[in-house]
Amino acid sequence: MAEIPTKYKHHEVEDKWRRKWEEWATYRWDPTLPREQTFVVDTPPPTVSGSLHVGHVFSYTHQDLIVRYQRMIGKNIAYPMGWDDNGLPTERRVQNLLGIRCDPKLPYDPNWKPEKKGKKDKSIDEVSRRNFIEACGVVTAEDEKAFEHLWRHLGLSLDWTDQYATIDDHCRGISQLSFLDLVERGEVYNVESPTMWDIDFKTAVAQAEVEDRPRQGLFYDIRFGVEGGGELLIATTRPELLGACIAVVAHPDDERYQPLFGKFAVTPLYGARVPILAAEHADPEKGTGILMVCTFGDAMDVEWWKTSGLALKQLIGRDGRVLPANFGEAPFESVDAAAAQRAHDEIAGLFVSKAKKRVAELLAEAGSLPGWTGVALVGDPRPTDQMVKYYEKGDRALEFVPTRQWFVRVLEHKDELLAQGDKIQWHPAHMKTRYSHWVDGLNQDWCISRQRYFGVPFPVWYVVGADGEPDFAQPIYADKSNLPVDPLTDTPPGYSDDQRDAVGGFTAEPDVMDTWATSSLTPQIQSHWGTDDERHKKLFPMDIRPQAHDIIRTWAFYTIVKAWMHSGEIPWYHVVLSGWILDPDRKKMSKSKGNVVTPDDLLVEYSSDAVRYWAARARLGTDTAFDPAVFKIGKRLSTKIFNASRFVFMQLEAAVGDGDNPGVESITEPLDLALVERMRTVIDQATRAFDSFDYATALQVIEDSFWSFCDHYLELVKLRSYAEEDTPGRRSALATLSWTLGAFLRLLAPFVPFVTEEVWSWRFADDGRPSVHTADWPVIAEVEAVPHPDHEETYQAAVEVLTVIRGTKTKAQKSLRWLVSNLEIRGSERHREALSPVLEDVLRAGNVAADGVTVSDGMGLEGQRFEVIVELADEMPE
RNA sequence: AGGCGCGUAGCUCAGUUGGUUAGAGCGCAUCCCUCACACGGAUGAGGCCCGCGGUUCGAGUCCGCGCGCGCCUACCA
Repeated sequence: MAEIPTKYKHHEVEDKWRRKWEEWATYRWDPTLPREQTFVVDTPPPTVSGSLHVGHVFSYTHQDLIVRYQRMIGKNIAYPMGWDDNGLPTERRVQNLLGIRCDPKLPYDPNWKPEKKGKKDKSIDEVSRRNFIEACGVVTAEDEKAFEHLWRHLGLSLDWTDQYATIDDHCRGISQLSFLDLVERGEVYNVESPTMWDIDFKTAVAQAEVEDRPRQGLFYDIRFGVEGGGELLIATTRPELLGACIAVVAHPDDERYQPLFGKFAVTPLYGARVPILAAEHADPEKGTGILMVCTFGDAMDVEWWKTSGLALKQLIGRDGRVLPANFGEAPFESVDAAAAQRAHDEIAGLFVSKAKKRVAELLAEAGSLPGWTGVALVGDPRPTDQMVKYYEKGDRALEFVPTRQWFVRVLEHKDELLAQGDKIQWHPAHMKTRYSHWVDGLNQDWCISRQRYFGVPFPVWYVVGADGEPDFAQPIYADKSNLPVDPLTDTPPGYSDDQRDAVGGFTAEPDVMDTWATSSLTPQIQSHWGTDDERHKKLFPMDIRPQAHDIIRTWAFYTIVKAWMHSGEIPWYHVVLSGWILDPDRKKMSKSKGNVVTPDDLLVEYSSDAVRYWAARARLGTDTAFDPAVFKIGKRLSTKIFNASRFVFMQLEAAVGDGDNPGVESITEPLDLALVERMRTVIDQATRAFDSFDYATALQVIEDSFWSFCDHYLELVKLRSYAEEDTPGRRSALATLSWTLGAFLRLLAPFVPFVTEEVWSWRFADDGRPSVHTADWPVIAEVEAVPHPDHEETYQAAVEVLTVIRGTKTKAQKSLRWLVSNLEIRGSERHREALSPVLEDVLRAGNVAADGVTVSDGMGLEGQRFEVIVELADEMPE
């Protein structure tokens, strides 16, 4: 047996066990075992963006608690680590960190090496796509190390031999395989269509990545002419799109405008003839009840335009600037082309915000309406609160820009996708509603193409037509057996590389996939879908998907989509959702708010066990305020475990030395039987809680009973176990201490893996199974041989009397060891019977004079079992 | 504007299918260095369970209506 230190030093202990676990391969998945014995976790691959905060620690601990329990009930755990290192966050981070931008037209420079610039160096270097991707690789490798260090520090029981990165060959291959499979199934298509577009990132974005932000906008009231006489007043927040106006619409039932339907309006400044039409989406209550439709001011415009058959007048470019246009030529016809051109030239090349102001100025000038002498702008612009769509990572509002994009068909599968959601168990259950709402509310297919550089390329080329342009109707797909490919450097099947970009040859699809197109495949990535059937069958569908609730509409949704499309299955049986960490003002902790607490200092100050304890107290789906007080409680628990264990081990060592711990068959004393009985309940409750992923309830039950064990049982049993001769009473005490502590260590192991492992190693570990984390989760059958106590309330009766004795001493300001000269206990027959078998233990613990005790018939006080009268000795003998 | 969740001690949170006098920890107060532990321990004071109605013998718990908070959808005329 090892030397037991007198103080618990968490740094040393944690370091030791981190190394041991690695050496022992404690957390390794065994690929030879069948699916039924396996518990598979779809570990969230964190976005490798260099920022770590306590939110990460929080949710990853939740997974680990569940995993550690499953491991102890005998499951073979598949708990890999993935890294989400492709996509925009990485690109952006690399750009900022290294001061580079990607220009795909540049040739690769083999001598270029990524280097961090000084903080004051704001210069930007243009590099080729391949150089850029290499730079991303270097930066993410560093970030991944930081994450790995944190995870290991925290004691996550990940299998570090099983890792993937979403940009690695394996993941690119699976992503491309998925794409090709969807092509074969007809679930993917590419089309040129107005798409939500971020003007800074210069890429299309999907519905799920869009958020509405409140903005203070201005309503401009603008006069439009009506052909044949009269005029209209249009209220708009986007006067800069006046040149893109294709129609004016009002509600079909709106009597004010019914006479105008079928006529034409004439726009100010631009002099465009546009039809006045009825449209259901026009709200008579809003603005003037009549509005202009532009290409494109908002999603409604897009939808309406698609069914209108009217020409497209695109005036916003991919960079967010107003495009030039030739007025007088289709589709920019004008009753006064020269005036229109003059007006438009004023704003062409400006960003939207500037163009808006300039157009407003022009509208305020006399003669802004062709053929009119009046001014088009009526009154001052009126402030209005509007909600504007932004890319969630973007800083400027999205525009609708017609571009060619790849889409996955989801709109036509809503019913099936809802049904898939019903087959999955959500924890907490009400989170399923969020999924259902999201699916219900879908209004666009999933746009999976991004006009970026760092991502998984589409395995696609196009035939180059006689006009030298790609023929998008003739895509050439990569061979499935030959993935991954990069169409920019690889040659499509049946072609040679000298045909690249040549007439009659091929050209590469330059886009990369949405990062979710890859991370939606984390189960398949892990199971090696399509490349290793045997492994796939052992890992898919998975048991749990742990994640935060804010990405139900993205990660959970897309993963369900892919699993359903590829194999008609659900990707996992359970989704377990962690809440958020809130700062003390109850705001979500996030990098952008600057209220982030970094976890490293907490781990050092309070210990990994203490931080895990804090996370474990939060129930699934519940947001939790960041509260350092909870770390302290966790630390106190660890210390208590250490000290209580020291006590037990000192007793055991004194009695049996290095010999075997006494077995449960020696447990005979009534107090000990009562404790074992309580442990049966604890085991039962904790097990049931863990079986439904409710680690927080399990912790509460275990922790409460552990403190009771320390505060009451240990005090009651102490003197019996101190006895120097080998009596049945002492043997029973030692056997109970040994078994109960062993059970507690196992029950607590998922929560506080370091201190429990340390203590376990002193006396419980055996050579075959050295770790508490691979020991068996406690079961009631272990104490089958231990009889039930005669009275249900024995333990509580003992605690009650002892509490009164302690209270009396405390109120008298005496030490707890002070002698009780007289003790009178009055209670009912039932209660006296419950107490009597353990009275001796109580008297010893309370230091009651043997000849001063009377127990008599009576009634308890105020809901108590007993009336206890305590008389303290005048002086403490000796 | 709809939907979901929440509102319990100064703070952080438990409160199973409605059932005696509503719990824990932190914090606070007072005391105790007793051979596991002062990185302790004992004891104690703190509650109109958001409000108003209703169902019931009985409501923190169920129903309705409010109020407040968070989130998810929707909303650029």
